[in-house]
Amino acid sequence: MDWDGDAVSQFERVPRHQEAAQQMLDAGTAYKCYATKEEIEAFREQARAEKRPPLFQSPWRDSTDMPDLPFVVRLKAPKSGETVVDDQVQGRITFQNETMDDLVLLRSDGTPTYMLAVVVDDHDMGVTHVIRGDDHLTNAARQTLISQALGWEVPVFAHVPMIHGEDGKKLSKRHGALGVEEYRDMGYLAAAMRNYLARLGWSHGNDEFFTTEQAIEWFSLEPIGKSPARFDFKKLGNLSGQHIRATDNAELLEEIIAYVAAQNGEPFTENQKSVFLSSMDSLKARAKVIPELLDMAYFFLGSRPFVPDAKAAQILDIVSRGMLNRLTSRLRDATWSLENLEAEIRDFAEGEELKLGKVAQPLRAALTGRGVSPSVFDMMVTLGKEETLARLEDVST
RNA sequence: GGUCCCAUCGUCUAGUGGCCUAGGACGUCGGCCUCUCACGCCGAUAACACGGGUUCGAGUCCCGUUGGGAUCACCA
Repeated sequence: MDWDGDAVSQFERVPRHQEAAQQMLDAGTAYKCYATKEEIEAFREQARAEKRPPLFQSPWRDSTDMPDLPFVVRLKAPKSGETVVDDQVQGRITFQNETMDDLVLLRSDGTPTYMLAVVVDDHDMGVTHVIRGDDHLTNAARQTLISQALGWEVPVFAHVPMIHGEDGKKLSKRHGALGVEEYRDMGYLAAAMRNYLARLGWSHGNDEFFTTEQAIEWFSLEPIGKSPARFDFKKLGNLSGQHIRATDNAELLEEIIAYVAAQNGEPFTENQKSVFLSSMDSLKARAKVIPELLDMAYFFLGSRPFVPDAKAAQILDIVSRGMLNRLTSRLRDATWSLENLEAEIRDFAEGEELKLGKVAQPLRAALTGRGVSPSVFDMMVTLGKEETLARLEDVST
């Protein structure tokens, strides 16, 4: 994420917030309230019992008494009329002022509340547009009131819908809400993440796949929808795969290196890096996330002996091993090029009266110890003659 | 519960009164390709929540119902 200017610490601006509160006190748009928490609680209890809205009505609102007691500073909000939030996403939203209470601006210990602090900070920083989740929609009305009490221009608001979990329930710590670093740890490309998230609730016609540059160029508030979207890992995965395929090899290798470093993995040797680069094309098509890329790279990242997994062991039966032995001796004299190896093995299969797959699968199992991998011909070229033959000999015994 | 907001395929969405027999993408299901897994390609599946209006004409406008969501602190 990029931003302009320096980060501002809200905590360090407490004196400025207090100054703003004093300004409102002087202007008569705020007042000192000496009510205790108990009194407020009692008021609310009674209001609830009488089925009135439990909005606290402070008896100190119009009082001129100034007892020597702890107090909070409250906004003297208008009791009638309405407050309009002209939201760029949600439209024109009207709140009746009688439904809003006199919110606390300064706590009894003199510290500012969030509501006051954001208004003052945004104003001082020259913030023109406030774009945030629609859980802040009602806060927009309150902040509008504070801005007006201070005599300041109200910023442009835009409240974008929230994102729900795959089951449609709201996201929470306990329920699927993950920080961006967790998606990074799962190996999704950042560009894919931006693409996917941008597409959630926002659209640019039928464009599904786009770069960050395109997103920046195309973005505007107007096409943002108003209803919450569900998070869909399947689609994220598909998009991530597309981004992996669209990223050039050198750049992708940098992403992989950064990923491995973040996971505290063993750094690659120079040789591994160069093999990675030359194999990248065949790796790319097979992965949606970086760990899958790493997994497919196992045939050159791992080292002998390659103990067969269950699937490979099943493929490498006694018959296959015998066949592999005959193939191995033939390969000793083979010219090591992609075209020639393919021709050589096809010819061998024909001589054995086997379909290519019947030769390629055991070969794959021998070379990688697995049932799934990139193309055997590609791997043989990448591995080179010596290593290939050594791996074949490993399984022949 | 009060206040506010929302509602098109399973999911993300296009759609701004006639171009909609509702389009795209993901998913799913078939098929092709094929040395495995993928990738790629072809095809299929599937939606305007419901009920009233307004209008010559409604997915598009209005009202209601239902269903979702947000918020109601001396938290941020």
